[in-house]
Formats: sequence, C-alpha cells, structure tokens
Amino acid sequence: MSGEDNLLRLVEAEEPDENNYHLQDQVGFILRKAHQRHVSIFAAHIGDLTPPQFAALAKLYDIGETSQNQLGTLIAMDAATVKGVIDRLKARGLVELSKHEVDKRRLLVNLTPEGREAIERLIPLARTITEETLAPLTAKETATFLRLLAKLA
Amino acid sequence: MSGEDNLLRLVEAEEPDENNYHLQDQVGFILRKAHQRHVSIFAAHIGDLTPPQFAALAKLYDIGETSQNQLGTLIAMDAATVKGVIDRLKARGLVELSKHEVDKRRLLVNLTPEGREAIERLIPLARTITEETLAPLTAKETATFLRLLAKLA
DNA sequence: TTGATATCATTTGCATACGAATGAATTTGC
DNA sequence: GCAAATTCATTCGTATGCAAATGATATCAA
Repeated sequence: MSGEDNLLRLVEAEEPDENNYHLQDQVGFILRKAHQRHVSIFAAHIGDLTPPQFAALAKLYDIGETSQNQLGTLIAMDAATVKGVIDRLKARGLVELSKHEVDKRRLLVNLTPEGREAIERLIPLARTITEETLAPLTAKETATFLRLLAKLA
Repeated sequence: MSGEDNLLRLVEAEEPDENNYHLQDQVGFILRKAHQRHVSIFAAHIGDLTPPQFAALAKLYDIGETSQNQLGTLIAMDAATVKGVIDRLKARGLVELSKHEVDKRRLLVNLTPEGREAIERLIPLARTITEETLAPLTAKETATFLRLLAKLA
C-alpha cells in the first residue's frame, strides 16, 4: 500500500545514502519527548505548581524583587507568557506586585511570605525531580549531558 | 536587601555544601530552553507549519494511513492534542479522515496528495533545522548528546 | 528641547499540552 | 454469552508559548 509506494518513489528518485527520514531520530523530536518526561516527573512531585510557576518563584527567591520584564528574561519567558504566570501566582497570594517609583512603566514583582515559605518547602522536592529526571544516566554521563545540553540552550 | 536576607538565612540554617539552588543549572530548565531554541530555529525555516504538525505529516509519510490514536502514540501526543493538530491539518487539506470499516471507534488519518507534496518538500528543510540545532556541537559531541538525550526521553 | 527610538506592559489570537469526564464501540474474563 | 474492563475519540478547562498590535513611558539624538 502506502509503504510500497514510498519504497517505489525512493527507488525511482535514487535518493542518497540517508534517504529515509525518521522522526524519532531527530533532535527536535527527542528534545520534545525528554522535556515532556521531565514535566511529567515534576507534576508527580509538585502537583500544585507548574515548572514555569516554580521557575518564577525560585528566581525571585534567588534575586529578590525585580520587574516583570526582567524576571521574564531571567526565566526565558516572553512578556505575554510571564504575565500569565505572574497573574496566577498573584491570584494565589505567592507574589505581590508594586509600581516602580521612578520608572512608571515597570511592574515590580516580589515573593510574599507565603511565596517564600512555598519555595523553601519546594526546593528539596525540585532536587529530587532533577535526580529522577537524570536517573537513566550515570554520574559521568550526567555531567557530559548537562555540558552539551547547555551548549544547545 | 533581599540578597543579604538570603545569605543570612543560609548562614543561620547552616545548610549543606550545595546550599544554593540555581534554576539555570537544573536539567528541566535547560531542557526547556534548548527546546525553545529548536522551535525557534524550526519556525525560521518552516514558517507555515509547527513542529507537531510537521511530526504528524512526517509520521504519516513514513507509515501510511493509521488511526488518530495510534498516530498520537507514535508522535508522543495525547488524544486531545493530536485531535487539534489533525483538525488543523485537515482544514488545510493536508490530511484526510475516514472511518475504520471494522472497528467503528477508529478514525483513520492519511495524507492527501497535497500533504504528500508538502512533506516531501519540507523534509530537506527539516534536515537543515536539525543541523542548525546541533551546530554548537562537534560531530562527536552530537553523537554523544543524542545517545544520552535518547536515554532521557 | 523635541522628535524619533526604545522599553515595559498589556491584549488578542492561535497553537500546543494535558487532566478529567463522557460516550460509543470493542475486547476480556468468567 | 454477558457483564466488566478497555480502547478510541471528543469535549472542557487550565496553562504555557509566541507573534503582532497597542499604549504608556523613558531615552536618545539632532
């Protein structure tokens, strides 16, 4: 049927060595699957927060108050995306917003005490999530993988 | 300010060696950024199709007609997601749907001639996208990276 | 100083992504 | 052979993710 058609077309076209395109070998596809697996592991350990929400809290915990836009840059989210994430964290009382005194364009974001409590409680779980995500690799492989992944990111 | 507070809390709590949690070192965060970069490269080369849409077409081209559900399994999308992707491909005339004669639950998906044309035209671009995504790595690093990434996916 | 640019935030529209619930059809297990 | 469990597809709700357009403010440059 369709498979035979494909083979026929292949022979007719005399395509080069690596003729067949296999989706499952493409870096983009595997990257997407690896990311999916990580998100799934994350959800299994931290059910009431998404990875982007966690990233926002963790970064605020790390650097303290900053503008929404700057936060977005630091956690690799565009302005529209970060707004949604911060809106939801604000609705749950984990962050609070205020206006920048000097630059009236800026919206400052900071952890509330509840947000600080939450992130302090969650960071140990996040370490577990990282471990579980990397569990299929040996320690040496993990180091290599993270080095190469960082080059691509 | 907040940074000093963090330092203080750290000293008070006498946390172990790896005390600070750095988001930018976590595998999940870097994975997300690497994926983002790939999608961006994809969009720069193939503007009128998303990676999931391309994946659906490429898989149909590879294996021929199959059920929507089976296709979802093969391209790592849940039922709800694959439905949306197929709906949009159908609306553009790139795939066609039919009912399975025997198993009335199944919805068969196949490429249209236009869909076949499209995917044949796009596969060379996809190879370029893969190359560009992996460009920061040497050939040896690429091989290592893909091997380890596959273990995680 | 003022006109052009740039930055910050918001909004809209579209496209994944997935959990949960539902309904139809099939398969299993006894 | 029939009830229970499973499979396939759909729908709903929520949450990223990004392009593009808009408005407000700030900065730059002639």
